Amino acid sequence: MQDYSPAEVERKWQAIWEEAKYFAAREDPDRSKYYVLEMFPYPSGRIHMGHVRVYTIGDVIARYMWMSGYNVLHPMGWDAFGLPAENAAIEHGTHPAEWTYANIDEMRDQLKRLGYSLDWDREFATCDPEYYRWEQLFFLQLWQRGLVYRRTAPVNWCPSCRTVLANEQVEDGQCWRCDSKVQERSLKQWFIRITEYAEELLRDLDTLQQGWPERVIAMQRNWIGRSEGAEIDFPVQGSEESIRVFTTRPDTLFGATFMSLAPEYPRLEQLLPEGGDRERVLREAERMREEDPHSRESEEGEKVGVFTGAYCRNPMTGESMPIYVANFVLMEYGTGAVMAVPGHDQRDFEFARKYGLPIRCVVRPESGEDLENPEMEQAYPGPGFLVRSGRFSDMYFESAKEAITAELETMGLGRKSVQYRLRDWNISRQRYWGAPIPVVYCERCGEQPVPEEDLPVELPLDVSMQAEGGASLADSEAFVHTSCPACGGPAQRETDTMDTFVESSWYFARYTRAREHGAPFHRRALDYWLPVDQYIGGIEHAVLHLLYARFFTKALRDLGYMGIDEPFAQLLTQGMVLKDGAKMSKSKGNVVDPGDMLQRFGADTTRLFTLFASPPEKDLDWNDQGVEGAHRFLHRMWRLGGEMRNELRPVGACARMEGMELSRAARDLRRKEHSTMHRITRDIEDRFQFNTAIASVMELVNEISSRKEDLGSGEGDPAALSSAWSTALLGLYPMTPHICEELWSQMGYASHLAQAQWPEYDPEALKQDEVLIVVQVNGKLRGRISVAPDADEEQIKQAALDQENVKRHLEGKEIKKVVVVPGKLVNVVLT
RNA sequence: GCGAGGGUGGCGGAAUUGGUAGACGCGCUGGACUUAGGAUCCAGUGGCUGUGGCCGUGAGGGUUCGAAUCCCUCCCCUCGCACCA
Repeated sequence: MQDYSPAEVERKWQAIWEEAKYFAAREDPDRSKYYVLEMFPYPSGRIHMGHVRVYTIGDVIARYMWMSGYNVLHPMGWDAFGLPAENAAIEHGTHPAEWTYANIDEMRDQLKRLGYSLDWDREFATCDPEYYRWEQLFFLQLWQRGLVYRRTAPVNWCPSCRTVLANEQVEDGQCWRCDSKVQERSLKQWFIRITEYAEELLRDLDTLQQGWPERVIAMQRNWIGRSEGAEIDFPVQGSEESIRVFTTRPDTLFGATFMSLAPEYPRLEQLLPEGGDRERVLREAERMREEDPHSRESEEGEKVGVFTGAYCRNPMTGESMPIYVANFVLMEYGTGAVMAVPGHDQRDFEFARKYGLPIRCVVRPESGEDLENPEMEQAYPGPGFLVRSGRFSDMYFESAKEAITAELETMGLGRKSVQYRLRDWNISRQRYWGAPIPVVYCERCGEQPVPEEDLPVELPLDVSMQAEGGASLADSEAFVHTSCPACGGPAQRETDTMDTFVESSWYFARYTRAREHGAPFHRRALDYWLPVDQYIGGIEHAVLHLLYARFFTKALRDLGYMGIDEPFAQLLTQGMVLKDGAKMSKSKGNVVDPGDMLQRFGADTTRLFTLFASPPEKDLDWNDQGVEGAHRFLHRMWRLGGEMRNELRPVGACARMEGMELSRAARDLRRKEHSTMHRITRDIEDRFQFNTAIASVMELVNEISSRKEDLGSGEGDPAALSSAWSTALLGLYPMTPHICEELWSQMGYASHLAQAQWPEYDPEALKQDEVLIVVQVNGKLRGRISVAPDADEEQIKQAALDQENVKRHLEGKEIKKVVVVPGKLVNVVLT
């Protein structure tokens, strides 16, 4: 018998599958489609274990769905623009394009060696002008619709990446990619108006509740941050001006005793009264603006303010309210001004304490007494009934919100309002290796869109990476200097490129007809395949890629390209791959290289271990001995297949065996076979629990291995053995396809597992000659009995009471009652 | 603080609607084969034990004939958000 040689087996079957084009998707309106997609990789060099895990999970689903009769689309491509290419190019003296395409070749080769059932005919890289030209088109069309604009804004600047970052890309004040501390700068930037879709992005999360993990939905909901409340205008005393605030608590208006403005408040200077300390106030505001934005925006930050000398009037009480500038008020949220209610807001409370401002409680807790006393330790933000609020007193706070807002509306000083935490998406990046923004600047005509027929605006490749700070589009004379599409005069091109998250916001749609020329999509193909039925990727994109892609889908729908509202019907977020309890990293020296695994154990073992060690959504701690265990199991399968070779016939998995005489051992084996098929189907289909699916195949293999010697007395016994082995191979095939194909073909099957049908188990086969019943006395296990499956409760009860050990426990005791659960257990309850 | 998810052997993890807790695997122990075993096979493996049993799913209470599972009160861990008015 030949030894198991993964390299040989895997090479052989990969060639066969590729030759037969088994995994090439073809649109077919008569068949149900299934689109399974894993987040495409950034071509950073080599595949890492995180890739292996996510693509293996996707591959099991894809192969399973193929076998279940679906028309499957399972494509792959490259998220190919990005900063690491520039850094590597600088370091190695090459060009980002060269580096990127070399990496793609390397990684494609590795993915192929892992045996994934991918449709390589649809592969593309986002750095190809044939791809990003459509993104430039979308940019122009969104601009036409007012969904793209350019403005000077404070931006998040990463000094190490030398570019700006979107809000989603700043984590804890640090760059999401390199962890550098983000600085604030003021730059003129292009924005996409994602806030226009805030409400829909929030509302449609409800439609994803079935298919998306709750925490991803929660994170997005949190990120969008919808607040309902009111806008209220506070007239400034001695002036025609008024200050507009946003508040979620209009019910506390009678308790508003002062006003807080953001240090960036644009009309601050006009508000300052003549004379007084104008200079000092402006200087203080300036200092607050220069505070570190991260610490300024954190709860622990010291609350600092300065009195402006100006007052406004509370529209309800008519009282004067001093106007302060306060460092904790953010210009980007609401109106940049906050009515301060120290009785019911902790920040205002602390501020009031610090500067000796009046604190007035206007909401009485439902159960407690009125809080009006100077001894209070903190603000009361909870529910209750209004007090000291004029004709609104005694009203429940929720109704008071409505009533006070309505009153303000009639006064012309307020209205209902909804605010979002979500900000517009800054897509300008001061980097070279990205998709150029299709805009030219003309001295006479200003910002001009590149005409659609002139797309793509190709990224010039003739730049040197060796310049100080790397390459920039500004370095390419030929690129920068152009003519104005409006007046024909001299003009300059935009030299920023687009955020690479733009490319990944629509790639899933391009796969539906990746070779389409002359248009971004082929509408019929797009309508057939979309949405993605199963999307798989890391949780780290919960509010990055996954939010942008949802937004883009809606925007492209409104541009007339798509007929769907949501791109990903089901989402699986796989856990991380750890080593010794920690994330793998070069600095820790705990990196496991998939290349080594492939070399030492082969693709099937690598796949088997990653699937078996942990369910998909949990973290997986890599364990070398576990890998060896997986390898050992495949060796065992190989040996077993060889040993049984002469007895096995291609009878099919879960073969029907009507009228065949089977020995008892064969009937037992057959029962195990069908219950295994039942379990695997359920584990894969309902819950993607590949670890338990594998465990049940292992049980079946164990059973075959230990039973095979007992078979032979029934005429159908050889067929039963063949069927059971076929079922084991077929059941394991989605996880370890190569070895299963090989052993399957060794059984004499002419067709391949890649084209096999997933069988249905036969409920008849599960029927047992006798069933095991557990007997408890007072809930404690005391014995086991075997009864006929059709035994009635009385018979079961009798058998239980006759059981030796049970009898012993009943001696001299009085039976109160006997609970009989047919097929399961008997519980004898004593008095 | 708010939101989500967890806590089960030495380890990774199982346990459909409440019904034999610990499937499967790793590790470990003993044995067989062997020049050898880090290969393979066989047996065992939650703890304690007087071998009858007793105790065991973060802690404590409850419901039930019966609870890892349901309810209540806590504790701990991981992740996300967090001065958003």
